[in-house]
Amino acid sequence: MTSVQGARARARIEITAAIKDEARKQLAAEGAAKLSLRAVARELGMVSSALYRYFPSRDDLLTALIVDAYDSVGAAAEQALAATDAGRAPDALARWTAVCRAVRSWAVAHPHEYALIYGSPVPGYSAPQDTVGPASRVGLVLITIARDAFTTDGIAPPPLPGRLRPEAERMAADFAPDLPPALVVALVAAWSQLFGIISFEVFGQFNRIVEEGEEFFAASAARLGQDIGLLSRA
Amino acid sequence: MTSVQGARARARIEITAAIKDEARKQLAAEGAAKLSLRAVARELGMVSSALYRYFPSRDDLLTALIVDAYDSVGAAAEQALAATDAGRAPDALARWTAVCRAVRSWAVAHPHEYALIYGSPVPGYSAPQDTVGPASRVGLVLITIARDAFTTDGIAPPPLPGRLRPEAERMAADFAPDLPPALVVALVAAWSQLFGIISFEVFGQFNRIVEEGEEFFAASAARLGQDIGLLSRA
DNA sequence: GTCTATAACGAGATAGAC
DNA sequence: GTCTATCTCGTTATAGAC
Repeated sequence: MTSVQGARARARIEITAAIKDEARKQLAAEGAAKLSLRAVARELGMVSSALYRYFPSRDDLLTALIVDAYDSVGAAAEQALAATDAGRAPDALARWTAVCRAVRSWAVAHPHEYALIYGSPVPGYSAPQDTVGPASRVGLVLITIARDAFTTDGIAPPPLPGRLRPEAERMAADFAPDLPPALVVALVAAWSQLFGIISFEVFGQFNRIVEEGEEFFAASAARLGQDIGLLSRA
Repeated sequence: MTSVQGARARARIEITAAIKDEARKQLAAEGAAKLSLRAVARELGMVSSALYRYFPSRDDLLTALIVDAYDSVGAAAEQALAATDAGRAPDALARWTAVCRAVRSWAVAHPHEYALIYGSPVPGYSAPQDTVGPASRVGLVLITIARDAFTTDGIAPPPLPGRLRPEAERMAADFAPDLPPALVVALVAAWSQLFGIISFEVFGQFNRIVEEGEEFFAASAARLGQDIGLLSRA
């Protein structure tokens, strides 16, 4: 009985994975807007209605791909931090740049999944609540690095313009009450700027402009880290 | 005869504009990937084959929309600079932030056209050479501001990592031989980071995180300007 | 209960004959 | 330019295999 259930569950997991793999192929070929359940089913030798046992609608399949992508890049960021920490206690700037480079490497290696989560929104699709957790994993890693640097080194955040103080205090209260509002604002800005560099590279805006993408990115990411106050070995 | 030709030419211009307007509506509703000549024709009460007199292919229509979008945001940037200079000679940082804010305002007001040029690439479409000129207008405005600040104030660019020197010299030689390579690299980085903040706002990544988008952006853009060495009134 | 297959719907795209 | 026949799509209802 358990073995039957186990076999069924295994089959279900395998088929679910096969559907997502095929959907990812189509993502690369046609884009998220044209992702088609029927085409996925056809390619898998199934009939379209059978897919509804696994994904109740096309949008749910899209959501699964989005969650997978966020989890994939989030795991890459978390692993990069863990790997950096695995040696001896590295300085804050080294942790920051290691994570940034891991995110860029993931993006370059998975451009279509990157476009799915950090590119133009898919018309007619609105992300459900399920995506919020996975979507915040990279940001949480960056917050962790800043928090550690603040509590151990007492890093000084950049100055905060007066007009932005209410917004800064709200942001800090919302998701990092233990950090100075100025640091939270700087962190959010650095976070978005980081993905600006990555998007320009992945989406081709750097064509004929930046050729050594990895070197250029590493230097820019290090500057971003310094700008929020992260220190290298004193 | 000239009047007939004039009328014909006028009609052609009007119809071309109507086609592009309708195509922009579809861009908003369905996204660039699903832009369809037939749907545009139907909405205009024309037959699809008639559209080919104005745009030889779907990709050519797409190219026209892309060129228009680049020209639109480029003109916004240029006008913002001219308007800032129209008063008394403003400082470099004021010129920079004025242009940045104009670009953001344009993006927020035209999210779908913004997505067309700065979002995920359209699958199967590759931009022809015609887009290169319009695409560089915003960048040229930023270069102008940096050049003026360098020649009049002699601003000091941020340090350049040694590994990046060959790339920096190539970049400077390519499109700003009169500027220090370190400044060119910093400028390109700031340029991409600028659009990182804008993309996060326009594409919804700031949902539930940044609420005062304009204030947040203005402060971040000012910091970007300072980071490349721009000075406010001494 | 879990799954797949058949058939159908309404909407839209596409190709070609005229 | 028009019309028509034939595709695709997402989705549902239904029936039967395991």
